[in-house]
Amino acid sequence: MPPKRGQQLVQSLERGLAALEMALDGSVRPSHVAEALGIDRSTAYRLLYTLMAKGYLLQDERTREFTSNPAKFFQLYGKVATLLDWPDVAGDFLTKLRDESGETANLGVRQANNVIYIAHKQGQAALSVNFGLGTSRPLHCSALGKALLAAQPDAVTEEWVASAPLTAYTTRTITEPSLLKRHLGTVRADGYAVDDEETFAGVRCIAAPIHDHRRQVIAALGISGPTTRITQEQLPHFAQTVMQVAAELSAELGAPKTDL
Amino acid sequence: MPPKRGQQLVQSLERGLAALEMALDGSVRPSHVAEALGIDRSTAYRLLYTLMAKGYLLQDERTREFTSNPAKFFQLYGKVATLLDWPDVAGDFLTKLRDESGETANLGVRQANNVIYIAHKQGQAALSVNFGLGTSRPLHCSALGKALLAAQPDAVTEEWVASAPLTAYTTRTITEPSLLKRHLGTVRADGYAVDDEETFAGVRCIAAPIHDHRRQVIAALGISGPTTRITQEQLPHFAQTVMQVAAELSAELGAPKTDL
DNA sequence: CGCTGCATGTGCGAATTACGCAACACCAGA
DNA sequence: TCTGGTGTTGCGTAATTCGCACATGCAGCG
Repeated sequence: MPPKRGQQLVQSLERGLAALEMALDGSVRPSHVAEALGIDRSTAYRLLYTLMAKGYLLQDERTREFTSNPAKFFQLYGKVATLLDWPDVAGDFLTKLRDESGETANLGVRQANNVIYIAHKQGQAALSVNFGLGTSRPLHCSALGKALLAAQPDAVTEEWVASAPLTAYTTRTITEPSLLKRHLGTVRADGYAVDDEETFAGVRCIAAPIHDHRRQVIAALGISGPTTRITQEQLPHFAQTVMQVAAELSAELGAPKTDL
Repeated sequence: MPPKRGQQLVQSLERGLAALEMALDGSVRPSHVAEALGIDRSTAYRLLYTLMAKGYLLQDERTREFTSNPAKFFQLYGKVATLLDWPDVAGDFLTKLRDESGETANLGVRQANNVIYIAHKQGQAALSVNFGLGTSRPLHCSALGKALLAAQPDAVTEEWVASAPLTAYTTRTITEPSLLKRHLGTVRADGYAVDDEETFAGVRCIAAPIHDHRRQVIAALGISGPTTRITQEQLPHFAQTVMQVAAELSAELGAPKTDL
């Protein structure tokens, strides 16, 4: 193994980013950040002040609290979104999937140990699932996440399963590494993943991977709905629909055809 | 150079954020960042590496280039957006404004010397204006920007007008501080702002401020269209529509009623 | 094929930079 | 008024970061 790569993290930048992310979860004050990061109040203040000077945070004149500056983040996101405008590219496919299934259609990508919902079309039924855009769910208990996990090489999956925190969210969440590994094997064989009330009781999700022109899995597409409509009997039928639309989206992105 | 004591800014964090923003405009390499920021390549590399370790950037395995990680920024934006979901809150009003005017409706907030477009509904005519979401325009030559500027106290406006760079984009852009100051006075008196081909030739925009429950101006709402449809004669009529919908949106946000 | 030019990535010593301490101003509540 | 807490700033120190130098890899070319 070549010499260790990555012992060269810049501490101030690390701490600054940590402070920034704290501020995104709500307003923060220097004393809070200092305690959370184990640093001095003055250091925390200077980090927050720098973030404010650069436009990432705002400071309330009266309470002195630092809060995130939504406009800045919209600007940042606007820049990266133009590079690959998922909502635009996938919008028609999400709509089609929603209309054919009658349920909320989601598109997500992986970010560390989570899947991030980057586009969706909400179902029109009175009772339909609504994940907020930009929110995240753990990989191991969401259909999108499992579809993404199953696409990896075996060795990577094995290592991840062994080291990831498999938190339980419902009684059905798979928390046993060996079980999850076998489960992901069947996901790969089937071509689709199911979240059977593993994140929220009463909600089933089905997802399939999206490939790009190099056959890399770059996202996952799926539907979410109440167990009363996505029943065990109809699950294979829904899965066919999901895989069909996923294949069409992959094709739109230039993926080579694969046999189902 | 002797150590600067006057600055409260954390240099490493400043540089790191600068490197991050460079990466948002396209893929960057250490040598590129080093040259732009006037620092050593190794320093630039460590900043980029730290940003990658924290999930903000990705590095291409082959080309070694650093690029932004869209998923991360979607996640960050998702967190701040939930605080006040503009597209959701304003969506209906934008649609109404678009339908009543027939032109593209925009919603923007201030970010430093720019206005950021955070929501819009594009007009359905064959020729209609399309500002990308998340893009920015200077305050002094956009209708949204002038509506935001005019809402400030006189002293703040005066200082800003004197110090801001009033870049000309067309021959009609107001670049003279004293003229702009007087112009903003009429904007405040009228209750709406007009961009009369000051940013793009052939495009007129009309905007009005949005107030929150504390009567603070937090955003601006407006329309943009070709001068062939938004004519000088019809301008007051369009302005009435814009102000009407802006007042409705303000009311939705809990603003106290004001007489037009 | 070796040479050259240019890039990324890393070890290391010097010293700039950021850190923590301490102090001050301010506020809220007792 | 006093007390405990917070935000904010000055300052000396030492830890952190920086830039230099070098190893390594790659692409073009004579």
